[in-house]
Amino acid sequence: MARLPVYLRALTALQERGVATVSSEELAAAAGVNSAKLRKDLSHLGSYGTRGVGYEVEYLVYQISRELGLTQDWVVAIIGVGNLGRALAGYGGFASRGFRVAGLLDADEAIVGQEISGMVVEHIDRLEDIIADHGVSIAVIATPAGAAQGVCDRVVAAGVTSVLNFAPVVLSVPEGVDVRKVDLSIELQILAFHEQRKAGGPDGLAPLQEGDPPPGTSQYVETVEA
Amino acid sequence: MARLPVYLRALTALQERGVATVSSEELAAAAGVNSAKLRKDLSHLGSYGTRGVGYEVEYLVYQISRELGLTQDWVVAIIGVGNLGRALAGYGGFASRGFRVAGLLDADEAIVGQEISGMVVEHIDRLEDIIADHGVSIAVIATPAGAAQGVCDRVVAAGVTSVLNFAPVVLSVPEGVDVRKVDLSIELQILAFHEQRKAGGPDGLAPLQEGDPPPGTSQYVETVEA
DNA sequence: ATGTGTGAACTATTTCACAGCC
DNA sequence: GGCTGTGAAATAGTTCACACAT
Repeated sequence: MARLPVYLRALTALQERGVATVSSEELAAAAGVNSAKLRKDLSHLGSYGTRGVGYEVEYLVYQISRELGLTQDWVVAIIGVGNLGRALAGYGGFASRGFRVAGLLDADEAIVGQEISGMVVEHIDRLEDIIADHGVSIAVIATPAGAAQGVCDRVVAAGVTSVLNFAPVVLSVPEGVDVRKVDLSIELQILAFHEQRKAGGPDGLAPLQEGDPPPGTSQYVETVEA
Repeated sequence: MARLPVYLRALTALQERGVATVSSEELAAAAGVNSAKLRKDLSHLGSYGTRGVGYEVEYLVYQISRELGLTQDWVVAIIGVGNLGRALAGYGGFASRGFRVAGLLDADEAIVGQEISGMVVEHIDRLEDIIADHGVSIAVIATPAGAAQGVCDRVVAAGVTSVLNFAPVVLSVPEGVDVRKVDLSIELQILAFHEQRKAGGPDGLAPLQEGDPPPGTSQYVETVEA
């Protein structure tokens, strides 16, 4: 149910505009999905609509929040305080949805001790302490690619079972641990792919030529900073 | 084909380690997918493997890059230079994959003129000029939610047909324009959902109670800063 | 022997279309 | 009359399993 957060966002926007009731058609349009899909999704949570009328916005917001577990607070730690870690630390959308940042951690001595968004950056050595003391249940990894697996192993060993990974690597974790991955450059690559298709007409690429040359060296060298 | 960038990443990592050849099994493991799926995906690009041997890393890197359109340069503009815009401007993974940042733009006079990652922030008024002058084909929107649709309309009017949106809104665009959306808080919400399921046993939530109270006011108020 | 490429089986997801309730 | 909830149909995506090339 990866679409529930999108519905929730659309609903809170309606709520702010003082709308009391929506039809599946309207809400689906706001969320950018098909209305039948929306109804099926919502029907999985229970029968919260009224036939002939629609859904009561307030009530649906509450039910989806409950389903998503947003009626309780989740404690997160952000590991890696580069540009991205800073952006995450200052991101208002976390606090407002019940996500509390318990700590910012980094290995770089020059960054440790700095104050970012009202929090003092801690040394990565304190990782296990912070997880235990604050009851961290979600770790956000925003380190360089090379450090990510090591950090991941440590947070998992310390009992964290949900990881949001911004480093451009596939993390391996034991059974029972959830990892979600956000990769900024992958999103751009997907856009480039579609853009190319448009430019090249309906068929896109030229078909593979027999003598298509394998390049001597690749220009696609990895630079890894999440 | 949203998985091609992941394969490409795994392949370049192998390439750096000097590996000349991979089997579908090995590459699938590195990319975190099933090997049959990987073979099927690759077979869509053409027959680039050798039976009994595997895939030549160098050659496959080239073919996937070509398919994704990474053998040409793409010009991007980043609109909104808050924390996230800064992180994106400094993100090394763009330049290394053929994405060239042509401009950083913001509406805030206090930010305009600042130098970020070697670029001077331009005023949003210059948006159309910059798009035309540099041939921008991808716009990255990292503005607050309220400004996103307006910015989107302007870039589309200026001829951009691919948008990467970090603002927490569903953008509406004309036919033929691609939008991809990255929403940091949605990823966390999905993790929270799974985390809750683990904690609550296989059945997760308590079943809906008859007298389940609709809340008087919602605590889920939108704060919008992408 | 080994490992790709792929038809066929299976599973999941999306959409249709309409009965049933307001 | 209008709109939800949902079986059934259609579509998409995944995995199996093996023929066939090297």
